[in-house]
Amino acid sequence: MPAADPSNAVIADALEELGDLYELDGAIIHRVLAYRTAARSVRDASLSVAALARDGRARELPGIGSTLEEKILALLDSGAIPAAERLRAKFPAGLIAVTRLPGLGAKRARLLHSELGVDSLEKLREAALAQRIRTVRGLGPRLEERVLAALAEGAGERATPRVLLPRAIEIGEGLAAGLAELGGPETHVQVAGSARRCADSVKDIDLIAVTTRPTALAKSLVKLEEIETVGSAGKSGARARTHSGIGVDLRIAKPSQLGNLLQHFTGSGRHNAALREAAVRRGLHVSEYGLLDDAIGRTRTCTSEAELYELLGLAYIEPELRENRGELDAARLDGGAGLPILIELEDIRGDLHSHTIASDGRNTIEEMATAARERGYEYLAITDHSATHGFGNDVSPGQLRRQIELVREANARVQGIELLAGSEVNILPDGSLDYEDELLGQLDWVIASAHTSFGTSEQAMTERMIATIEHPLVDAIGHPTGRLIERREPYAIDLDAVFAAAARTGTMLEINANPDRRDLSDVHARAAVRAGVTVLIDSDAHRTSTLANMRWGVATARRAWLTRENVANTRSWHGLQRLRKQTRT
DNA sequence: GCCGTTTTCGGCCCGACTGTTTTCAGTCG
Repeated sequence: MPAADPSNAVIADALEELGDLYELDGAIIHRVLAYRTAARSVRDASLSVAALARDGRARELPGIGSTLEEKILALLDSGAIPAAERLRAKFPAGLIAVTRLPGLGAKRARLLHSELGVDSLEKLREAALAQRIRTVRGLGPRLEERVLAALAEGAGERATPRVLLPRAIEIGEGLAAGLAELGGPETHVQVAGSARRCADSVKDIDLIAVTTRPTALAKSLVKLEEIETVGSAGKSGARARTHSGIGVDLRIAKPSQLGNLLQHFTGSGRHNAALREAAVRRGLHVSEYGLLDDAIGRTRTCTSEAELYELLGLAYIEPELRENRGELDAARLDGGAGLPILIELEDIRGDLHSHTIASDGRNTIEEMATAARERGYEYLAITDHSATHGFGNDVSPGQLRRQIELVREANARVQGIELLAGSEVNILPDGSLDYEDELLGQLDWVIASAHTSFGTSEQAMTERMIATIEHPLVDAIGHPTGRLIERREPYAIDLDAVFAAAARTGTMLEINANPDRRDLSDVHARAAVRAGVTVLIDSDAHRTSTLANMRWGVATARRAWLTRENVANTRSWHGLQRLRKQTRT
């Protein structure tokens, strides 16, 4: 049996490793960056890059040219890229780990390798302890200290911790409010960075402040109880760390430069780099302090981001879109395709995935209904787990029949919201469901999800999912890739084929708004809609309070460039009917 | 190594910080 094609993640890892190796080898940085750009492009691709490459279409991906196409094909054919094999012989694997330590990069790692024979973190530690690092020209005792401190903290052994978006926003907004209070009435503080872009997870918190007394504000950061340590604090800001180990970067702007600073510290880095490259072609140079115009030899500052984008000939770009995924081209005022009007939380009119005490939820039907009504929803689907869920939370066919009655009764009792009797039905390993069609047919709404057997092959998982999609009574697929952010990769599945099947059959695909999931992801949801799929956003609430998770799903949809029209549950329940699978009757 | 509203060749973003050094390379965001 031929080996399965490598996943996009595997190909991306290989390109990244090759970039690292070339960097160690002293290649010019642009060549190294080309590998990293390509790796990201591969990782983000929603369809199989291996299949694409075999079709001779790899160069359709941004950042992939003829050389990289060749290397990907070599990887597919022989399982390895010859250049990587050659360089691996030259630079031991442990050396790449050395470049990951703070204060060390490719140049210094290479120096340590050639001068001291360092080829691993352990050898590096020995060299630092024996004070041999300082014998290398250009390096000194401070670096030895830094290396030992970083190793003592476990750097290199585990990835730096990232917090999920809700926690990042909670911390960031807490710090911002605390600082605003300390700074007094003329002080405004807001969260920037990846938290403002609503990324899946966040490495550190960026805060942008405007105040009349900058140095005092920076120094006051230490007074906040969340803060453990503050580095040097001055009039431009301060760096700090919370007790939970999250870095905090406070930057203080003059009001006249707020737009420049906010734009710079909202990023992403890739968006900013591409923005500046495009600006240079117009004779403009963007920095966090202003916009240097070659034509007038003067730096212009902007009070708002909108003003900055306009000076660059661009429409305002929402933070969620600033990932260098085509937004700069689309935003061009002279002939860009235009940016979408992004969906907002207020556009959501109902929630089609929620749980009650019938399975693993914490609240009753009525409690969930009341809470949903308070959120302004017109409808709520009660979709408890199905007959094989296990964990003592499964709902037998008999119990589901009873649950349907209970939903109908609650619907009659609770005014101002329509309750729908539904189920989150388990997708069994063969793609069939764990209720009879006769019973499914009595439900108002059926969402099907995989909760078990994730370890099958890509082909098996794809066939399983498509079988479910083709089931006439399945309205939607829940959390379609099974990923858990920072904890579990998506299961192996050909999403391109899944999207095609969903579009063909009119089966909706969910953006599950649970902040641990956000599944489909931004990139996948965008590809799904491009493939003609109708997307819906569900909270998957297990208690009344988590109905509010809808917010994170909308954030993912916005990052996916989705408009209100792209999302089914921005319609009334009646209006949504014509988007449903037509085979259902 | 990629790419094209000056270009198919010659560029390819900007600034701060650090530590080591006498003017700057390397790293970082």
